[in-house]
Amino acid sequence: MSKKSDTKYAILGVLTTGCRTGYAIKQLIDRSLNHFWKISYGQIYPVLKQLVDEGLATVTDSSQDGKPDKKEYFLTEKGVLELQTWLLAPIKDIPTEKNELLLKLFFSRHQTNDVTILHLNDYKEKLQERYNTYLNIEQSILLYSSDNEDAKFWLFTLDYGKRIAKSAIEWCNDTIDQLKEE
Amino acid sequence: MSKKSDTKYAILGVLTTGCRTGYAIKQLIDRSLNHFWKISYGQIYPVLKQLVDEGLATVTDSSQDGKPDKKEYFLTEKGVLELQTWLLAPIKDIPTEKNELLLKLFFSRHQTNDVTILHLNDYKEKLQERYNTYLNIEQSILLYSSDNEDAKFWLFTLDYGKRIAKSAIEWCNDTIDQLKEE
DNA sequence: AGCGCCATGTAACCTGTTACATGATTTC
DNA sequence: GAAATCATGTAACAGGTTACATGGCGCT
Repeated sequence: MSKKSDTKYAILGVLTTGCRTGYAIKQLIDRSLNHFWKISYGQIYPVLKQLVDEGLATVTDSSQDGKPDKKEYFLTEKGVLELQTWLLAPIKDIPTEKNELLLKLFFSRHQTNDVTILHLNDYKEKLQERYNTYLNIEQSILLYSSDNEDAKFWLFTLDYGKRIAKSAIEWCNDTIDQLKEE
Repeated sequence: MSKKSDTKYAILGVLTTGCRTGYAIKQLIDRSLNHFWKISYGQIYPVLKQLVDEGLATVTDSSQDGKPDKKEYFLTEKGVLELQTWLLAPIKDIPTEKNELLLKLFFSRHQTNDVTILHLNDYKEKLQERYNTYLNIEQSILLYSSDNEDAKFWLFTLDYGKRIAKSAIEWCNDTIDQLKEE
């Protein structure tokens, strides 16, 4: 089993949601998968080309309708099959995120508690922002896409994000309290 | 502000804990920082060389005491200062982990619920394993290092790991329940 | 004799980011 | 006419992993 990246499958999946152009793919991922997946144009365009080469997608080059150049991609049957094969495959290891805050905290005896508390507050604020973003995405899915077959699963991933963020915020509060007690 | 990696500071920090060799650094990171930091020899040895070049550490090449070649690294004053400067600097953005399970879940309308539930169970088991690992590390810190000045901060990072894992396990259970209701 | 652990190191490779180049259309 | 948005693409770079090469010590 090769250790290939899942970026290809992320794009394959997004192509089933109605996104057709590289630009639209980037937008959807930034807006809806942002809490567990990131991507750059430097990856998207080469992968799209590769998908066509492998017969997983077709492309229509439409520079006709007065608008700027635009390439629209469509999954082939083989492409859908490839996506389903990947969905069936067992997940590899759970990811280990590199966390700068925890790294600093680990070595914080070399720093005053004041500074450590500042970092924790900073982190907490960022988590709260993220939490609010999740709430906003959740609302827009419930308002505009509740009829969408995908919606249920999108809400599951959002729920994950919300819960993790909430726990992390609580941990920040408790850790700050413990540092202040001294 | 450059977007340099924090790997250098991870190593700088570990050198304050009594680890002296590249091998020992790898071991400590694998055993104690594993839930938020990973590293390979391919990074460690070049960085150690770089630290000496920058005057942040000194090295003693001890092939004398019957044992195999061994290089021991010691932080210089400049090295400690560099670590403290980094500890003082505000944290950059919170990390976004790439999560294969969530990616699959996001596109799971193309798959049967049975398979999705299998993946969620698989993930849950991995999280439980990880949780138990945290408990073991916690016990060994409490038993052998509770007098260590670092211990307090190490336990904070473990607490973070435990809480996140616990929330994620609960989310798995709830999501599985919702999928089974149908 | 073989295995596991201690110990160092590098080269090839993969993945992904950033910066840059280009240009049309829409909105203010 | 300026700015934002839509749209495609690449080259250079940074970061990190993997596989490989090397070798001694201690135990069974």
